[in-house]
Amino acid sequence: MKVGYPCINRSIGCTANSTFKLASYSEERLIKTVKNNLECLAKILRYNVENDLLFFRISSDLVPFASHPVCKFDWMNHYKLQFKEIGEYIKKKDIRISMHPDQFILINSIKEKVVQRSINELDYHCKVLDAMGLDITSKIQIHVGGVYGDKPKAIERFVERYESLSESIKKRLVIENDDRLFSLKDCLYINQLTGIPVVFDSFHHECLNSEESVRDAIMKAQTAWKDKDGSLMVDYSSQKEGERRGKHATTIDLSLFKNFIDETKGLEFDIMLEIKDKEKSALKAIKLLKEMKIL
DNA sequence: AGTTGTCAAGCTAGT
DNA sequence: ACTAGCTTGACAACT
Repeated sequence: MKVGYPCINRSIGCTANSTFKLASYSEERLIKTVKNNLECLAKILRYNVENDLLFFRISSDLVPFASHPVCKFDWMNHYKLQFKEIGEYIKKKDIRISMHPDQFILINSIKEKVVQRSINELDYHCKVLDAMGLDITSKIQIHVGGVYGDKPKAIERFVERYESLSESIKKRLVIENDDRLFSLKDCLYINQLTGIPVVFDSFHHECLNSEESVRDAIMKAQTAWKDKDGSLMVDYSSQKEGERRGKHATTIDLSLFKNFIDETKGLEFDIMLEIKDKEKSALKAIKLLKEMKIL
């Protein structure tokens, strides 16, 4: 089991997701920003390795506006060496990597323009992982998309569009159960039709499910991952007390986390803690897992 | 220096 | 018809 957190580290004083407004786009600005982001990403990964955090989500903002028409700059080539060095470190330390394009990325949209933009954005994510020379256990996770009042049709459109994607995207793309529209069961159905792996999001599953237990859900999600895809990826979070249903916790509740670990004992997966205070909670989780002799 | 409004992009549900 | 919320943060313009 590898443990990690997404995108941002608050302990080391720099970020690998710094961006700027489209209105202030310039090649110079882009070059400067990407340089900073790559340097900081290397620092974060070193911090993570020192702290036994071997799962990390790279921010989609690593190269701001990379898939936007305004960007004509060949960032991949310009920073070839830096990408390669980071990739070599990731491979040497056996770090698991994911990326998660945001909510605007829908391959099942009813608008052709949205689909095309989404594909361009997925292509950008692939290029980042390819430039690092990472294998296809490094995944790009998205949600299934919109329902548009007809779920079977929406799924049909997802499957159709998925089949028409380039091989390099298909090799890395995975779907994640969400908290309102497409449950784990829906995602596993899509897996049966396409073979696409399914990230299990435990918190979304709490919000929307077909009454599977966590253990049962994880075992089912595992069947969607083949050897070449690596271990099942799990996103873990819990409800923020006293807040709207679906709101992520500020810091990890270790007794809930312990329950989760007890319930899934013996099952192999990598776990990402989607909790507001990021590496702080991840460190607490690592400490607990060591005490429990799981790590 | 500190504060506040705003940011490329889509969709759903609640008002 | 409009907007908050989503992974939110943090950039940029204003006091």
